[in-house]
Amino acid sequence: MPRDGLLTRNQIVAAADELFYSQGLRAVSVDAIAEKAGVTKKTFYYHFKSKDDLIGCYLDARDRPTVDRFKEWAGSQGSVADRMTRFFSKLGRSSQGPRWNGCGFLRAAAELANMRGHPALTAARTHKARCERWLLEMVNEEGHSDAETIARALMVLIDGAVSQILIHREAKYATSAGLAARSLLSRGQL
Amino acid sequence: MPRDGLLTRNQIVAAADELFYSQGLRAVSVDAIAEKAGVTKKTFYYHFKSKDDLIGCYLDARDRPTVDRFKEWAGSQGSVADRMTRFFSKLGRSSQGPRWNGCGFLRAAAELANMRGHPALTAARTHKARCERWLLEMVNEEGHSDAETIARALMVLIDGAVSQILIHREAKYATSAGLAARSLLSRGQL
DNA sequence: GAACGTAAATTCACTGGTGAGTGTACTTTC
DNA sequence: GAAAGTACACTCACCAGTGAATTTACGTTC
Repeated sequence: MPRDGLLTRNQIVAAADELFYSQGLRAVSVDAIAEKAGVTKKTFYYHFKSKDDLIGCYLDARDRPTVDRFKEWAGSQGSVADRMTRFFSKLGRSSQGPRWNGCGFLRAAAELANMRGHPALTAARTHKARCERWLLEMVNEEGHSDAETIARALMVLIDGAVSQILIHREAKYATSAGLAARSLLSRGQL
Repeated sequence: MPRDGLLTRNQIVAAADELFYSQGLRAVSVDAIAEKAGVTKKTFYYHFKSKDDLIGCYLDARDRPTVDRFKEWAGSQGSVADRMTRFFSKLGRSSQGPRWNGCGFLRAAAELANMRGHPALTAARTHKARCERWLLEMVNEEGHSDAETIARALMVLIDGAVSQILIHREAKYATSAGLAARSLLSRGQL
C-alpha cells in the first residue's frame, strides 16, 4: 500500500538519525533502520541507493538545524566574546542531557576517516565549513585583524570542547573553552 | 607449534594497531587481525577474551608512546607558550603524513560513544587525563593562576585541532590552535 | 642423560547469527 | 493501464566466537 514517497523517505531519515547518532554508523544495520521506520528493506532500497548513500543524507539533513541551534545559543546581543561565552555555557548544559553523544559529523568523520571520498566526509566538511563561515562573519563584523585565523581557532575550540566532553562527560571543558575564546578575542593577535 | 606466548600476543596487538587505527574499530574483523598477525582465530581467542578486550589493549598500548611523542614535540626549552607553539607546529607537520588519521583514542570514543563501560572508553579517558596532567604540570611550573582551567583549555585546543585537521586535512588549524594557546597563556586569566 | 608427562600454545573445521543487497510480485493512485 | 511505492522471501558473504585434537617446550623422574 503505497504512501507518500517523500513522507516515507523522511521517516527513514528520521529513523536513521536516531539510530546513527546514538549508536554509530557501522553499528546500525539497514534492517534496524527499516524496522524503526516501519518499512521493509526493499522499500528502503527503493528510496536510497545504498547504506552509504543514506549516511550522507542523514548528515546533510543535520547540517542546517545544527548551525541554527548554534546561532541560537550564541544569540545576537553583545560582543563576540559575550556571544561565545553564552555559546559555550549552553553547550555545557546541553551536553549533560541523556541523549547527547557529541557531534554527529565529527563522529562520522572519525568512524570513516580512511574512506576518502565517502559522502559522509564530504557532508562533514561542508557542515564544518558552514560553521566556520558563521564564526568568520561574526568576527569580521567586530573588525578583528586576522579574522580568518581567529574564526578557525574558535572552530577548534568548539570541536575540542565537544570532543573532551564526549570523553569525560564533564561540562567544565566547555567553560575552559569559553575562557580561551575570551582571551583570544580580547587581543585579536600576537 | 607454540612460540613464545607474549611474542604472539604482541604481534596480535601490533596487527590490531595498524588495522584499527587506519580503518576503525568495527570495520576490522577479528579474522583480518588474526590473518595480519599470522595466527589463527583460535589462537587469538587464546590470548584475548573478546574483540572488545583487544580493543582495550590496543588503546592501552598506545597511551604511553603517544604522550611521549607529545612531550618530545613540545620540547623542554622556553616558556609554555613557546612549547605549545612548537607542539602545534609539529602536529601540523605530522598530520600531513600519509598514515595520519587523527587521534586513535578520540576516534574510538566517537565510534563507541554509547557503549558506557566499554574498555575503550576507559582507556581513552585515562589517556586524555594523562595528557592533561602533563599540561597541568607545565602550566603550574610557570605559576599561572587557575592552572587547571588553562590546562583543560590547552587540551581542548589539542583535540580540537586534531579533529579539524582530520575533517579538512589542512594543517592550518594547528597554527590557529597555536595562536589561541599563546593568547591564553600570555594573560592567564580573565 | 634419556624418556616422559604436562601445561602452554596452536591449528582446522565448524556454528549460529547477521550483514548488505536483490528478484518477483502485489497494491494503490492518477 | 502505467508508474510509483511497497511487501515477502531470498542469496551469499562475513562475523564473533567455539570444540576437539595437536604440537612443542620444559621440568621431573629414573
